[in-house]
Amino acid sequence: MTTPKETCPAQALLKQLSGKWKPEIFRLAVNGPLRFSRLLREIEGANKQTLSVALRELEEIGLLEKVIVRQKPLHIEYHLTPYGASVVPIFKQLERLG
Amino acid sequence: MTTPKETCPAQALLKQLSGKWKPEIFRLAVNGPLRFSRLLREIEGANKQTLSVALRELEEIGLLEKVIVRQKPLHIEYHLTPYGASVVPIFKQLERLG
DNA sequence: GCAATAAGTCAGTTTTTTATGACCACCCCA
DNA sequence: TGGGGTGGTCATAAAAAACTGACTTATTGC
Repeated sequence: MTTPKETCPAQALLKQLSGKWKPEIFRLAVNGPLRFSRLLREIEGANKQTLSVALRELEEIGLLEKVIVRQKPLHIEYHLTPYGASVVPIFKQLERLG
Repeated sequence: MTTPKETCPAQALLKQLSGKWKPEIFRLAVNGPLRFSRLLREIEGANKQTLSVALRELEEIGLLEKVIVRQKPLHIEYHLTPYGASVVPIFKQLERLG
């Protein structure tokens, strides 16, 4: 399709960040690792499916890292990556302006 | 219900900025006033309807201002407001990180 | 007067996102 | 041995966003 007019560079990232619950997930992630069931309990109105997809997508683009913790209660943690941390200021700015 | 967990403050603005063509519109708006038909011609793949809705929404939240220019060829211009200008750095950051 | 341009609107369809509820596999504990 | 927690998937349904093409109203240039 000959890349007629390369789409705005901000567009893609913006879209990836703007899915349902994603900003919320981010806000919680800065305070430490996330766990699926805790998110489900703490984010009112969230549903498994959407949350699961959001986490996977954030992981796929490298903002979160999924860590399997092989300990007493075997569980999974989602950690903010350095790249993930680098977008936090954007959310901060959005909060200030919103 | 005792503000169980107020929704993320960044969420709303983020969503408003992330509609189709909106970042593109913004990118063009920083270079001067926009006109509908020019946008339609310059943004490949854009369609009237979506563009029209995007412009209206950006205007409604105060990022753009619609100006009727009563001159030789009577036309309409969309200008970036100060509030609109204040979100430009966010797009800049998104571009850098994206 | 006639066609073109500008700036849209409208109804209807398609595509994308979100939500629902059922289900699954693994551990852990008594 | 069976009940609960954790971390999901799957098929489907509903809701939101985007696209299409036809149509409109008002100017303007010839």
